[in-house]
Amino acid sequence: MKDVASAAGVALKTVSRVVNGEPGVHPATADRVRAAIDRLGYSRNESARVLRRGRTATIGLVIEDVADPFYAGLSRAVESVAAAHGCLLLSGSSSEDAERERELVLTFCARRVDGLIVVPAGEDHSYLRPELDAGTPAVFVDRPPGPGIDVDTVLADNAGGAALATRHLVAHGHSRIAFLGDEPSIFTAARRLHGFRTALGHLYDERLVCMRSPALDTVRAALDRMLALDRPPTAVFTGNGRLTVTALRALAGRRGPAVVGFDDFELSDLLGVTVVAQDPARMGRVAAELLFRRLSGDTGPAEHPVLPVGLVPRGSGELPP
Amino acid sequence: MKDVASAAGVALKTVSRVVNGEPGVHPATADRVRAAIDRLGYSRNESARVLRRGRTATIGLVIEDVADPFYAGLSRAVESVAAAHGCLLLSGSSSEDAERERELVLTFCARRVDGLIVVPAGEDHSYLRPELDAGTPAVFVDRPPGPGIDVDTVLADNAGGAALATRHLVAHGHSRIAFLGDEPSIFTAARRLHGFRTALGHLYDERLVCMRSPALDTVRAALDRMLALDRPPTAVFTGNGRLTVTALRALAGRRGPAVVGFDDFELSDLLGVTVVAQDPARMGRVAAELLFRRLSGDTGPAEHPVLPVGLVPRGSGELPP
DNA sequence: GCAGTGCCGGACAACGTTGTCAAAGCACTG
DNA sequence: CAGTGCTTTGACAACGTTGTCCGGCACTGC
Repeated sequence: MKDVASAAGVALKTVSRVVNGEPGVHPATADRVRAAIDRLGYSRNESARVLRRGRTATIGLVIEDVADPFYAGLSRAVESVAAAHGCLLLSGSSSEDAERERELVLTFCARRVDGLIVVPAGEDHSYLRPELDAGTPAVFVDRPPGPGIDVDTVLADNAGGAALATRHLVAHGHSRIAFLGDEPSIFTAARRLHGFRTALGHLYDERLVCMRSPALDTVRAALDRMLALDRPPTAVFTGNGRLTVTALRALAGRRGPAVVGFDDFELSDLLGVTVVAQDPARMGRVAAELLFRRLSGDTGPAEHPVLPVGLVPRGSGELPP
Repeated sequence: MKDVASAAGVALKTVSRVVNGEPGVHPATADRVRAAIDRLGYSRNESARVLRRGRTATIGLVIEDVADPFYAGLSRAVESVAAAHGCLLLSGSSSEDAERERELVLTFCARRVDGLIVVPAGEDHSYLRPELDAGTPAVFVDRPPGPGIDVDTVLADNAGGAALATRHLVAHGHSRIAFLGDEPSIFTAARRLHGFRTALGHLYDERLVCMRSPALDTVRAALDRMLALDRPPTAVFTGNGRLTVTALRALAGRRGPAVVGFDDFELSDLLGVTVVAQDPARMGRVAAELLFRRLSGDTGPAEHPVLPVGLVPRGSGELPP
């Protein structure tokens, strides 16, 4: 900038004014400055600007894994909203590791992101307290923060969705329904199990429940075990997209129970699988918009919108006549 | 930092030393400083540090769309390598828009990212010249840069893969094979068409080729048109993952040609679709590692690794006897 | 007790920008 | 032609850190 200033024969501040489109610069002077900028290939140093102004025009996004279609869709929506506000996105995957989540969040904070959107992996977010107190807004998505942290959250109606699917199965004549969920420590997994259990009532059977992270081996073993029971399940409700896909794979090529899943997935329509669909893009959009409202000064009490989910019947839950 | 210094009763610089783990601080002093840091909830302002040191420990990634599984996988790999080098990732989706690509890249540069990984959407990258000259290394992935820009590139063997699939189909008795590709302006689409055409030789028929971006309507229309020909295709080779999925959807429920696709996709195994698989994670990893080699001082000539692709036969290309 | 040696702590400048404030230039009025 | 008000420009400090350099202090060996 100094070089541009001397090249154009003006003061530093005048260059700054031109670069920022501030009023009060004579058009001829501005042209001279712009010419010098082009000639020297100058571009403003954003780090210095950030240091001076205090706003980074960057938000931090911590998700579980970008490669998971659900979080990829969510990411994309957050990015779009951020772009519309002239913000960039620093993002990182926690891999369901609380320590990594904490590290990412704190690194983002050290870089003075303007705000945070977090899909938490851990249960304790007290490490966020100083940052929140310092005025960095955060929005939790898909899962709530640990106790004592009262921030905005955007959740889906997990229990309701699970109940919806369960009732659908029952209505179609199923009475032995298995549930495959992720680790019970994961909020969504627990909520969905809860919805399943509640909707199933007296039909609920502990032996038809398996809560483990989605690996083909474990899913296959669980299904084998359940199918070997006296009264095997006629339907399986899977607690997230990955489990649905894994279960379908485990059951491929054999006559097994019908599969109904939480989360929609690519080609579910072709495979005719009934699902409870949530809208990851909407979740990301709602969270990002909430964050930007906070950034523009909204200091109301924490909000906790719950997004609806919808049953998409595709036949897989219907018992053959 | 100033507050911490006065709280601990030491000079600013001493705090800096403690924070950076520099030697030459008495352990007792260091403890006092650390206590003050904890008490005040201080965290280093990374922007100021960047301004002073010149390195941001951030790399910029421009892809086409995070929500596309191919780029999501690539992103994840880049992120892993970056994390291993203590770097964060600024990422953005260009949506196949050259102007947006340019904007993202230049914004990243203004923020002084240490390096760039770009899946280019445009054809002209002369805007990158000043940045490259200024010493910001860039690696192009999946598609090469426009003319005159000689940087590292990591590409897949697009033509070879397409030829592989085509020969597979021919070997299984197909002589009327259609090709559905993305816009011909997209490098990979053009290369794959080229491989297809070359491998097909005299069997190539212009009427069985459609190069359009993957929308269900256009794909359906193209297929309908082809299937209405005198000698309709017995197989369709789709030029990328999205087109494969779209074609499968367009053909769902009717007796149509066999579908073989470029790019693997979730559940391709269950659907029994033969594909030419590339490894997005590997592509991302190779690109990121190349970038970090540049960042650690490797100034050798630009490298252009070409990653192999592999045919995964799953039956969909075989003519019924 | 004194010079020499090492270690530790601190003052200061610099990174590149922007906000504040004051001054200079100019046209216009009375 | 002085006075007024507006526009345009510039000098300076500050943002929070780190690199450089220097001074003070304790410790050693005589």
